[in-house]
Amino acid sequence: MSKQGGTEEHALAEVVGCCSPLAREPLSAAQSVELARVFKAMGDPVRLRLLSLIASHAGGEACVCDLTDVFDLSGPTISHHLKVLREAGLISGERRGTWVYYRVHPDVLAQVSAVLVPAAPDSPAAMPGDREALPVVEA
Amino acid sequence: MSKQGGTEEHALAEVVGCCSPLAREPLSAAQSVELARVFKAMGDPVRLRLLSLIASHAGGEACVCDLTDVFDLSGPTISHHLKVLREAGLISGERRGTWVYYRVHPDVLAQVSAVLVPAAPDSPAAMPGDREALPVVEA
DNA sequence: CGTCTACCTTGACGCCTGTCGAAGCAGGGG
DNA sequence: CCCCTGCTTCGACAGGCGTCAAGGTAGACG
Repeated sequence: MSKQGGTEEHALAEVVGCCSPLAREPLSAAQSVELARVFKAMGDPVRLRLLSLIASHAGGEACVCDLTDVFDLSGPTISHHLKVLREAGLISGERRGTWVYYRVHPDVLAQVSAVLVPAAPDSPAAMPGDREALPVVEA
Repeated sequence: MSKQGGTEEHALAEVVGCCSPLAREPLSAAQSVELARVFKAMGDPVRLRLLSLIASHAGGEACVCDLTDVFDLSGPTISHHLKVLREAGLISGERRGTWVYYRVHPDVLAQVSAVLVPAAPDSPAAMPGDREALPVVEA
């Protein structure tokens, strides 16, 4: 298989929009596929913890070396999970010198969160930025 | 709070609490396992669409016969997906006469949503009901 | 009673995925 | 220059998961 399929664009913002609550109207097939991609990425304890570790780390970014120590898993496995999160558009990584630093994309989390709540009464969580801000996956 | 002798206990409320944002502090191993269980259930396009169909249906509940027609899938497959959603605590079903009606548990959706948003400044979305209201899985 | 409909369970099959060891690439120091 | 560390990719293996056909259960209706 061709290696980098960076090819995949997940237009989460385009398909889901900024605010289409799950309970308001039925998701289309395309919408559900896009959303499920993100949920599936978060559907693993290790990845969920990685996401949390990165998000809660000082400075908003974490080095892979910090993440690896937390788990009883091999390096390649951690790398694999980071790749999955990256391809889901949840995080992105940057190499600085010897180390690679990852940071989360809060907009994506906010969008996913907004889809789940029934109405979002006056919720500010719905749209911190604009939907355009959705990161293109770099994989 | 052992629930009924059901199979799985998902103490989502117990482990996750009502408001522990992902980005505030790292998830514990137990928390990530519980949360991942819910996300994994939502990590399939068909299940996500089922959830949306039920949630957005008039009266807050939907008959299985309505759901089956939407997909090009066999009855057993739909039944399987409904079971997964049920065991994740996202929906519950009730038999009335010949038909079985499913309805969603909005509290669970709200809790999951609350975990994702970074801060939730004044968000009321966090807790519509009380955590005790978390549905017991009937599996 | 029998039968028909609606829904669930079982068993089987193929793909997808999490995991590892080994090997490869990128930089920093000797 | 060579090596050493950090991270990723490759190849392989076991287990999980989505799907269906066939068979089972619950209730309605005659």
